Amino acid sequence: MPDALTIHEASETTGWSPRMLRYIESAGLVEPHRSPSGYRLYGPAELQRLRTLRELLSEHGIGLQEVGFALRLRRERELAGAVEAWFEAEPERPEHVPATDWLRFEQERHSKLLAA
Amino acid sequence: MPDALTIHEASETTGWSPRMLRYIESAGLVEPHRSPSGYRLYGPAELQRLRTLRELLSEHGIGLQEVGFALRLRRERELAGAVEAWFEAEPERPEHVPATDWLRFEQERHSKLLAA
DNA sequence: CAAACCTTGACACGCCCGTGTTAGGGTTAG
DNA sequence: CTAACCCTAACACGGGCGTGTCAAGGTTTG
Repeated sequence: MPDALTIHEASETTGWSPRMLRYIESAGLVEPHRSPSGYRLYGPAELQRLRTLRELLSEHGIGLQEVGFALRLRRERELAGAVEAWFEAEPERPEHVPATDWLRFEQERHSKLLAA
Repeated sequence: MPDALTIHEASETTGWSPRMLRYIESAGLVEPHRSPSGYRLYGPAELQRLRTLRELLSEHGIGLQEVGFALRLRRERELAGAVEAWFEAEPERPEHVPATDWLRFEQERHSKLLAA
């Protein structure tokens, strides 16, 4: 037992289903290394990351997609720059209470996630 | 004609449908001011922003949702910090070619958008 | 060698996003 | 005053996300 768990074992200690572990990997968020025969092997660091990921999502009401986008933002500098530039060119409206619809949506989503 | 367009006029010069202009507003991305009776009024800055938004989306294969999330990232410092912290705790794997599935997905999406 | 794992690939399904459209009702301009 | 706008709210719908499940086949272990 060389300090690494198979996908099924990792599933049990992290709460993510094996299916989701593969999905999370395909999103580039947590990528285990592989045994010579191709089995996924999750080390302590990956396991910790998977647990933290769960908190990150539920505490802020975001999804894997959002975290995936954040990943793109830090990998693709051009993308980050373009987004930054777009926000920078903000018109007047210096201080204001942000879009009610949007926030209500996000809050509801958050509440639902917490309730589940 | 005091240097501000109604939603229908703005629609014509930006290419966004009136429906989408309202949707974009609800996402907090471009918020026109209002006439005393509640009509949306788009000034030059907002019009420019709407056109740039279109480019931002198509050039990087992202959606309004992603830009909305970027907005949250810069408005909610706690969220930005949490995401940052999660990425910071990255395990080994110093240099590597990122998740093929994910990238292929993003690229296909991008291509589709360009083709459309 | 058989049971219990693992792999990738695909189908299925509920929910949300992006969008159009319609309904019911105010506002503005000729 | 009527036509042509505008508003919000809601239904509709195709496509993608998050997730389960199954199929067909390789690996590990007792």
